[in-house]
Amino acid sequence: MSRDKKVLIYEAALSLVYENNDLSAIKVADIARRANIGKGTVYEYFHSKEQVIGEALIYRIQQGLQRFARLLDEGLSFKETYLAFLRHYKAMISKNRHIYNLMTMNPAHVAVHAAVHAVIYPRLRQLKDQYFQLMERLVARSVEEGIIKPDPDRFDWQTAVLSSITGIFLHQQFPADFPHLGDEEVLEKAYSVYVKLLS
Amino acid sequence: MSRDKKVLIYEAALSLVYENNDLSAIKVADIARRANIGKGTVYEYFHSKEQVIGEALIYRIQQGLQRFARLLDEGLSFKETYLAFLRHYKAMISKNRHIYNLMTMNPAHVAVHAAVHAVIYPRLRQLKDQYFQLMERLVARSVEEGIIKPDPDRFDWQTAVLSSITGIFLHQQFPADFPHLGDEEVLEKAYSVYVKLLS
Amino acid sequence: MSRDKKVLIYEAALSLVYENNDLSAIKVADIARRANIGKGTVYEYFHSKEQVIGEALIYRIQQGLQRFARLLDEGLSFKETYLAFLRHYKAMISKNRHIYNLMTMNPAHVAVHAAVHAVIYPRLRQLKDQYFQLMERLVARSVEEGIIKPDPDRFDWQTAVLSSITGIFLHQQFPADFPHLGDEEVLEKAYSVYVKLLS
Amino acid sequence: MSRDKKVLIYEAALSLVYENNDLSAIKVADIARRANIGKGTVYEYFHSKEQVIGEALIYRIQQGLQRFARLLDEGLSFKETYLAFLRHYKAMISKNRHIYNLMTMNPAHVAVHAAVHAVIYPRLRQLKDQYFQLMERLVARSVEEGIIKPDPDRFDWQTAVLSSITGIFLHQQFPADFPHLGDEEVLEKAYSVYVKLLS
DNA sequence: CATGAATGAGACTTCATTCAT
DNA sequence: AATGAATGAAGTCTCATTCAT
Repeated sequence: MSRDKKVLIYEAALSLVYENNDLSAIKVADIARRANIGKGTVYEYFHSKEQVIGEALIYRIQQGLQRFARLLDEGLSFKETYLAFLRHYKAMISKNRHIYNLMTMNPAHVAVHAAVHAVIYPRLRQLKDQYFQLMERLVARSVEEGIIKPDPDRFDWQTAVLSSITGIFLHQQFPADFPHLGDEEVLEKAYSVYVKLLS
Repeated sequence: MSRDKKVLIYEAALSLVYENNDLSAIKVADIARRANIGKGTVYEYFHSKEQVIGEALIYRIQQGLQRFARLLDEGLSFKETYLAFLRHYKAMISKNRHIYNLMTMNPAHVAVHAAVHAVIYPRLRQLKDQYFQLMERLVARSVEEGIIKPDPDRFDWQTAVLSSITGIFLHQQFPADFPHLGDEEVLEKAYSVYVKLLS
Repeated sequence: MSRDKKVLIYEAALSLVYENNDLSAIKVADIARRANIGKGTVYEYFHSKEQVIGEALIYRIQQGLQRFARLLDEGLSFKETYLAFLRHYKAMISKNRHIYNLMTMNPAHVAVHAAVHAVIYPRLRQLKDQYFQLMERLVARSVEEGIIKPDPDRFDWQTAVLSSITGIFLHQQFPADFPHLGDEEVLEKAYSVYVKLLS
Repeated sequence: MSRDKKVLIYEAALSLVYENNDLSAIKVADIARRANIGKGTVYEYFHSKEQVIGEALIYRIQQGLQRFARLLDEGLSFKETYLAFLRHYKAMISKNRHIYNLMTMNPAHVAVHAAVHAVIYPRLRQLKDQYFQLMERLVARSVEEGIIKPDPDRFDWQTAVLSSITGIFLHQQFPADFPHLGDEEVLEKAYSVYVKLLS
C-alpha cells in the first residue's frame, strides 16, 4: 500500500518536472493535487519536498535502466538495439526541452536544486555505474558483430555513446536548422557517429 | 557609470551562479552583498532578480564569444585553435560541476527558472547563431588545412564539435573513472573525435 | 468554516480602518495580529491586502443595509424611523473622525487607495442603489403620513436626506462650536431639515 | 527664490493629489519629476514628504480662502456671490472624484495619511475659522437683502451652506441618476436649499 | 491513515531619505 | 544650491511544513 502511494506521488512529481523545467518551481501543493491526495499525505511518505523530487528522479532513472536491461535481453542485433536505445532517449528529451539549449551555449547553467541534489547524489553514482555496465554489454555486442574494433577504451566508447546522443539533442533542439534531416536520418547519423569513432 | 555598476553586479551574480548550481537559490541579498552594494541598488539597475541573472548569463556568453573571435584572429593553426577552444570550455565547465552529471543520466533534469529563461531566450537564439558562425570559420580552416573532407554537412560538423566537448565533459565529471588519462591526452582525444567524424 | 474566518478578518480589518484613518497605513501583519491569526492565514482567504480591506468595507456596508431594512420593517412612524436612521449614522461617524473635517474644507482630499477602490467599485454602485431603494421606501412613508409633499423629485429627496446627515456630521466634528446644542436637539434639527426641504 | 521654489513644489504635489486620489500613493520622485527638479532638492525645502503634501494642501486652501475673500469684495448680490462660490466648489470637486461616493455609503472611509494630517491639523482649525468668518459675511448679506430670516443660528446656516454643497456633490458624483438636471438647474436647487432652510 | 487549515520564516521589491559631488 | 546614486527599513506575499481532527 505504502509502495503504491509512493509511486503515485513519484508520477505526480515527475509529470510536474517535465512541465516545469525548474525543480524549485514545483510546489508540494501541486504534487499533492496532481496525485489527488492531501498535502499532508505527502509528508506521511516523505520527509521533504526535496526528497520527493529526488527519489522521483531516481525512480525514473531506475525505470530507464530496467527498460534498457530488458531491451538488451530481447536478442536484437546491435544496430536495432542501439537505435531503440536512442529512440527512447529522444522521447525523454522531448518531454523537457531547454536542456541542451542552455548547456552548450554556456556551462554556467544549472541542473538541480542543491537540496534535491543532496538526495540524489549518493545513489546516482551507483546508478551511473549500472548504466555504464549495461552500456558495456551493448558495446560488447557491437564488437562481437564485428562492427567496431575489439577492446575499445572505456573513455572512447563512453564518448562515442554520448556523441550519438549529442546528435539527437542537437536535432531535437534546433529542428529549424536542419530542415533536410528527418528523424530516421538523424538516428542513422547518430549510429554512424558511434561506428566511426570506434572503428 | 551605469555600465560599470551593471558589470559589477553581473560578476557578483555570476560568481553565485557558479557556486550555487541552482539559479533560484540565489538571493538578491546575496548578489548585493557579493557586489558590496545595497540591496536597493540592484534595483536601480535591474527590474528584477531574474533580469539580473539572465543578463549576467548573456554577458558571460558574449564574453566567451568575443574571446572565441579573438582566438580565431590570432592566426594559429586549426589544431592549435581548436585545442585552445576546448581548453577554454574545460575551464568554464570546471566552474560549475553537476551539469553533465545529471543531464546524461536523465534528461528529465532541468535547466533554468522560467522567469530567467524568459529574459535570456530572445537573445540566446541570436547568440547561438553568432557562436555557430564563428565555429563555421574554424571548421572552414580545418578544411583549408586538409584535415577534414571539404564541405561538411552543417549537422555533421555541429555534432562533431559537440562530441569533442562531450569528451571533455566526461573526463571532467568522472576523473576517477579514467585514471589513465591526463588532461592533454583528453584534449588530443577530443580533437581526434572531430577529425574522425568529418574525415 | 471559511465564512466565519472571513468575518473574523473583516472585523479585524474594520477595527483598524476605524483607528487608522488611512487605509494604506494598515498592514497585513496588523490585521492578522488583531484577528489573532497568522499572517499567512489572511492569504488563505484573500488574494491581497486590498481585497481584505475592500471586502471588509463592503461587508460593513451590507450590514448597514440589512440593519436599515430591518428598521424599515419595524412599523415605526416615519419620524421615529428617520431619527433611528440618523442615530445609527451618528454612531458610525463617531468611529472615524477626520472624514468630514477635511472633506468640507478642501475637496482635494482623498478617499481610498486605488487598489482598494478597484475591489470595491464594481459592487459599490449596486449597494448604493439598494441603499437608495430603501431610502425611497422611507421617503414614501413620509409622504403617506402627510409630512412632505407627494411625489418629491429624486434629486430633491436625496439631497434632503444627505443634508440631514450633513448636520449630524457638523455637530459631531466640531462640538465645541455648538455648545448650546445637545445630541437630541441636533437630531431634531436634522429631521426638520428634511421636512423643510421637501414640504 | 526659496518662496518660488516652494510654490513650484506645491503645485507639482497638488497636481499629483488631484490625479492620485490617494495621498500615500504619491512618491517624492513623482513630485520632483513633475516640478522638474531633483529629488534631493525637495529635501532642501521640506523635511519630509508629508510636510510637502500637507503644506501644499494648506496652500491650496489658503488660495481658496483668498479667492473667496476677493469674491466677497466684488460687491455682487448675495445670489450671484453664492452661485459663484458653489461653482468654484463644483470645479474643485471635479478634479478629484470618489470623495462623495464613498463617504455617503460608509463613513468608515478615510481621508488622509496620519503623518500628513499631523502637518495639517494645527493650521486647519484656524483656516476653518477664517472660512466660516467669510461665510458669515456672506450669510449676513443674505439677511441684509431680506432673503433669509435675521439672526440665523450658527449651526443652522452652517448646515444650510453644507447642504447646498451636498447637492452639488450628489449631482457631480452620479450624473447618470439625474439625466433631467442640467448644471445650472442644480446650482439653482442648491441655492434654494439654502433659502428654504433659513427662511 | 488522511487531511487541509494554519503558520511564519524568508524572499522580493519599493521608496523616503541621505550625502558626496 | 542642486543633484541623483545609493541605501536599507519595511511591507507584501509565498509556500514548505505541522498538527489537530
